Amino acid sequence: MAVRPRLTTAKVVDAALELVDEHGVEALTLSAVAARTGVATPSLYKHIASLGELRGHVGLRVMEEMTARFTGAVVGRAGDDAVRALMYAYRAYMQEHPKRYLAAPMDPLHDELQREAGVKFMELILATLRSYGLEGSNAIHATRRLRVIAHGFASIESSGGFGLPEDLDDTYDQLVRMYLDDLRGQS
Amino acid sequence: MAVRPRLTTAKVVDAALELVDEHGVEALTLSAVAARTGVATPSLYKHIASLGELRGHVGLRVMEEMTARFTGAVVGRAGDDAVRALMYAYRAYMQEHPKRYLAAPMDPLHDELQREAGVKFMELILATLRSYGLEGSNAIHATRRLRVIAHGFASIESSGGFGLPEDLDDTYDQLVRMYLDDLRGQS
DNA sequence: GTGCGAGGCTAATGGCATTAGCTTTTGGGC
DNA sequence: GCCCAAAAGCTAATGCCATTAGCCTCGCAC
Repeated sequence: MAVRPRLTTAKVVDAALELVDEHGVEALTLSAVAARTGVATPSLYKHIASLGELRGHVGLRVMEEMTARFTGAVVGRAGDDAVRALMYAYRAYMQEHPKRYLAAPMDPLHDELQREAGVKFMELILATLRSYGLEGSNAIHATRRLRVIAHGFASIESSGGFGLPEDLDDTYDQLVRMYLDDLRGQS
Repeated sequence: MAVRPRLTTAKVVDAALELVDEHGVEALTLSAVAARTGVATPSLYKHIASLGELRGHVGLRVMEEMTARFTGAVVGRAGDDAVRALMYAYRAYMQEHPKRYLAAPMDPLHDELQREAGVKFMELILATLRSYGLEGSNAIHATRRLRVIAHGFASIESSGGFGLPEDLDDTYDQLVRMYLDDLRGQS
């Protein structure tokens, strides 16, 4: 057996995610991670290459976590039912981890480390839309529209950007309905 | 007359915006601003209270700039025409200043400095939707839906988040059409 | 039991924001 | 034209952070 390390990359990322959840992405600092894992700051470099790489790992985790949760929400459903499940699961994830959500990478396809997870995420949305029988580019545009709505809403809500008292559930319901009406080709 | 300073808060913010445009928000650093304005770093504190406050000023500028541009795009128009003008102006602003766009505050209403500009921005959207005769909360929800779409798309595009080759103009056209169809269908 | 490599440590460097306290400049009052 | 108060600049110092270099140690493989 190999030497059992007290610390592993996975544990470092765990600590990083806790910090992000508690104090936001801007508080993700190597010295804070070191303090939390009970190690001196430079020791972290045995498990990660840099702060930037750690951020990449954190983003990857968030993306994988979202894909897993949304997959669970969507399986066994089709059509509007599946789309609704996906979109409400998206918002629910953001509400459970508002700060963590903001650590999700916006452009996973351009990052070597995150690319695979990004593709899986996209394929999940594409699969969710399968029963609408969209062809080629139309399917891509439909996934983009969904992402724009889900991410647009989530990023504003998680930043506390909706300043007025009107019910956010209502706004999101309207957005989901709008997206579905559009998908069905209503006008 | 008061003493004429070589530097003013406005000039400091100008330099900060240039830095943001060139290298992104994360490159907005007091020493970089000092270098650009030809001054020692601590001298900046005669014009701003802290890096955080400077970020606030930058966000305020962006918000004011957007409101001014969008106002120009919308005046003299009504109904779908006005909404289209607003939404296309929104994307055009982001395309001209992709990095600067990301410095726009997500929650201006919660910031003392930015509150007034945030209210004006919101009132512009409300005014743009005036001719649809939306009442009370319905008007708020409609502005939120518009913001979700415009900001969702802009934030993803400005981050290079659309990884596939499909035409982004098409996607945005579809989103605008979807929003308008939904607006008309309401009542 | 020895050796070696993984994983920990301390020390040092350099960038950054921020504060304290000094100096210089400038425009208005005389 | 001269003086001065305050505005606006400066240098020095502090403390936090990431990162690098180089050393120590311990446990498994042999």
